[in-house]
Amino acid sequence: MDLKELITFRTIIQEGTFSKSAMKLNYAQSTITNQIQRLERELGILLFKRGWDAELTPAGKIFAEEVDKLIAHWNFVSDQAKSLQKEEIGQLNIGIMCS
Amino acid sequence: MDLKELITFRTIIQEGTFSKSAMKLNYAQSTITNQIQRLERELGILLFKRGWDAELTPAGKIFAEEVDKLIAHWNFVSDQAKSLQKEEIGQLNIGIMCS
DNA sequence: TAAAAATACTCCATAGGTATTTTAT
DNA sequence: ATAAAATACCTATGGAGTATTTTTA
Repeated sequence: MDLKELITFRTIIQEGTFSKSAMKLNYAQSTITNQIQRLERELGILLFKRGWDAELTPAGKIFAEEVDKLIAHWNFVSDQAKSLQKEEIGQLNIGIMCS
Repeated sequence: MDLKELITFRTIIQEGTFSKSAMKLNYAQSTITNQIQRLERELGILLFKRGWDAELTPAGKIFAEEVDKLIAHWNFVSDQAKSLQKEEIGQLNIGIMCS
């Protein structure tokens, strides 16, 4: 269950097709198919009705509404931890300067 | 950036040591070390001061406070998608029963 | 010195790529 | 007929394990 699969899912919705999403994310087209099939297997749900354009299933729509928030939440958490790390480094540097 | 690394991180905090977390999650001890080192590398931060008990760094503490919410959020999203799928299957079954 | 984490390997699963076929418009 | 997705197959990366060494209380 990986963050990058969620990002791929979101990119497909933004771009409209698996292929365009592959271009955007610098993946092969089959890799997108793999990632979505993996995600569908992990979740146990079907996300897209397959066709020329990638149309969401009802379950896919629900998932899509939430996935943006989930990615944002994830980024928030990692950013917050990183920024605290930076503060510590800053404090350490000042300590060295004053010694 | 994987959900299972977050679960391992949380389990270490609950259990107190890497080794106990390994027992709980049915991993080898070195696998826990690997997962945490991987997570630290991905985040670019140090999570634990290593010792007999796994003590959190300041950055690790911040991360810990948020990680519970993130896991809960993840579960909420996947559960919601799954439950909708079930409703659809339910409706489909009724359809079959009536035909 | 003893309990825990890190390291050094080994192995295998799987993520990702290429080429092709199948599907839907 | 054609654009897109799925499939079959292959490769390589890296996740997980075993055995050992290094830490630290």
